[in-house]
Amino acid sequence: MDDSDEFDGVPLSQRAMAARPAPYLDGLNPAQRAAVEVLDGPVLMLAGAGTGKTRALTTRIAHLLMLGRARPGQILSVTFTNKAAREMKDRIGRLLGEAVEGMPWLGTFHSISVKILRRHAELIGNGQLHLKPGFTILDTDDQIRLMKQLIQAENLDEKRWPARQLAHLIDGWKNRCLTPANLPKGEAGAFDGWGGRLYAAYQERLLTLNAVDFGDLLMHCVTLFQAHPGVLRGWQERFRYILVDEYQDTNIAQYMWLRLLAQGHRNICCVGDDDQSIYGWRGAEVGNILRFGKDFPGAQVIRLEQNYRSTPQILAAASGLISANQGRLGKTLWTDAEPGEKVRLIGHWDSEAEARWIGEEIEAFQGGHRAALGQVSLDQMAILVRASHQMRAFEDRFMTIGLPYRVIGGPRFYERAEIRDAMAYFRLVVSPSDDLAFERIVNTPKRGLGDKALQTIQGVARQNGVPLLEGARIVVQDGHLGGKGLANLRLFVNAIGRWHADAIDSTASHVELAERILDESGYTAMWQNDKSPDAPGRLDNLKELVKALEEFENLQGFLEHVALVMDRDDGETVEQVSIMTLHAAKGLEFPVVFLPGWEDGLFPNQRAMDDQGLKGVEEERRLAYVGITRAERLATISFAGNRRLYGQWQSSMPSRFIDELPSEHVEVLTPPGLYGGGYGAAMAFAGANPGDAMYERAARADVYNSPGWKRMQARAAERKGPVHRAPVTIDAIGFSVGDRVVHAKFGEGQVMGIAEDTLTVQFETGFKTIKAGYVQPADAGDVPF
DNA sequence: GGAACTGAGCTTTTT
DNA sequence: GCTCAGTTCC
Repeated sequence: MDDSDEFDGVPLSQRAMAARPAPYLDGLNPAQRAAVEVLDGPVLMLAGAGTGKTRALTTRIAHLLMLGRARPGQILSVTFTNKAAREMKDRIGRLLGEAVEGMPWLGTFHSISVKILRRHAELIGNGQLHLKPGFTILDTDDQIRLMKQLIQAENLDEKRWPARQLAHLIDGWKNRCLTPANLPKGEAGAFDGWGGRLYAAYQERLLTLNAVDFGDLLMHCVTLFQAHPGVLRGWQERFRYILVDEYQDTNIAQYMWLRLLAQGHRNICCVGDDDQSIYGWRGAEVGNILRFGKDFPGAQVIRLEQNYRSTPQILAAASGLISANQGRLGKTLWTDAEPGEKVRLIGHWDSEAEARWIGEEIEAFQGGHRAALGQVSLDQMAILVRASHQMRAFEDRFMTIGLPYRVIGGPRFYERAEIRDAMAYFRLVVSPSDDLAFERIVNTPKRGLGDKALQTIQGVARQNGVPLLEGARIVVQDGHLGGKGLANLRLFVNAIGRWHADAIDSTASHVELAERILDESGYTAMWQNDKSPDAPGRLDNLKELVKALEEFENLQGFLEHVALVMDRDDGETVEQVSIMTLHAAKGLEFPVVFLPGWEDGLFPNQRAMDDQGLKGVEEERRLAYVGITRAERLATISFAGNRRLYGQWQSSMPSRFIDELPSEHVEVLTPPGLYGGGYGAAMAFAGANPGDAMYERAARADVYNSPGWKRMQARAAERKGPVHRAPVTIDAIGFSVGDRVVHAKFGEGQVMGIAEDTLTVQFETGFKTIKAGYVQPADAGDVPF
């Protein structure tokens, strides 16, 4: 590298800074250091869980800046979530101090796309119509409502063509960058040939509304770049270095977006972990990361494998599990930490017993009754579930024992009806042509303007070729509407006009304006008069919304923020156990982690397997891997023999993933209530002790052979017919999971898994994979319980 | 306009 | 079995 060239035009001060030793590099391990220092050309940073990925990424940015390779505005740094973007900004700030101004192009794919699109809005269109820079961003709800209108307009049966499904289909197309024009014939034929037509109609409607949906943000950028090479070149030259976080989660549109921008200098560094790809169901392509070397020839692959989070036992359990997946890039996580405790495994009678036990464990940890770990605060413990319906059992239980907990995820702040209503008011005030906002609030609160009135307004608006608000104004003038509705509509139209004028007047406070809009429109009063128990909460949310406005200069800026960025921030200060889905847990870590519900059908999820087959199981397995690797010191996996699903009690088999855990890193626990009947009684009867092979086997799966289980089945049969076992694989070879079998050499065992003609059988001596021909069914009477 | 009823659907979820 | 949306009925 020729220094004089490289530093040409760089201020002396910066050159001096680059020349001094770089303290921020201290303490990086060799792989991390390579990830920071290999700056030119394509780099794939394969960063396993807990290997200091964010540190490497942020240090890399700091390094680029300190060397003077790029100014902050020349680095494009993309994340998936706003949270990740914020975290990176904070950390870069901490590395470099106040001296470096913020990074304008560090953000989510979507927020960066908006910025780009606003500058070229006029270039997005279909010849007659094009976007204007002030376009609005629709969320899923708007999207579905719009779709519904289009379906109605075509006189289609809404039951046969559900708007949701169509919106979903279109999302899928946009994820793959398929515009109505380049949609393959076969795909356009979806929904009896209406798919493609409705898609085209939908896109046109969006243009007339000057609106885009989330999928458009990416897709429009890509089509913009493809159709206007000059524009693309401008952005390519601006972004001298590109960094991408969570690359395994990118979809095709995002991949194309990145490729276009990286063409030329090819200074692109993608960070990801193929083993943590868990968003396939929403369009992410693991293939993107697997293919990186082919897409970017000459790419350097740097593996971050030293784990700073978990104990060796936890890592070994997780690695053993994930090794069952095919087509991995392959990583070997290691750590120099103390061995720590084995991953714990325990079976329970049902989901309630599971919740009860975990509640007791949490209290024991909190009280410091587990010497090995000392006292563990509630904040340091988390319960990670596969599906949100599992949360209920925990909430119920924790409520009764008074254990503070918090549920992470759930409905987002800005998805709540009251927030969306308030936002619709603001939207209409800021842009009077926002028809979707108009429709949402013209009769909220009730103004006697029902379907009939709306149809009249729509008719008038269409005849005159004006937005709905303007149409309403004409209706008011001409008195097209009867009685009370007309008077109310006049008040509504006038009020919007008044607020609009105030919004334009930059001297007035937008916070006060917002308050006035909500009060004068009668919206606040609507909830004050509402007697339902959640009304006070909604009023609180509205207050919070207005408060959030203070941080913005005007309503416009706020609207933009909420559409893309707004997170819920529950400023809870009390220590609480966290309950969340495995998906929500990605990127987080906790000293103590509980992983309940490891049952076939729930986890791996039946539908994932039905829809995606082996691919589905592999993604579920990655989810399991993500779950285990969240734990720093102790992970506890559990399953229940019975679980209420859709109101029915269902029995289930332990997850196939349990048998894929390397047993030398797993400790099987005594279930509670040893003599309390059911499962515990079975143990006592069998004379099993913790540590026995027999005990282990029982704890894993033998719930079904226990007297308690049989009693329950009999009782259930009296009540409402047979208890159905969860679907288990019954193969042509005549065995099903759970069957007891005999082998000439290994003796008696139990079938734990079936793959074609190969059985995974657990014998006294351990697990064996055996062709079905080598075992005989064991006599049912021989069951040792 | 609002209570009462009916029926479908029910995995994960960010932007 | 529970929730949500849509419909019916007063």
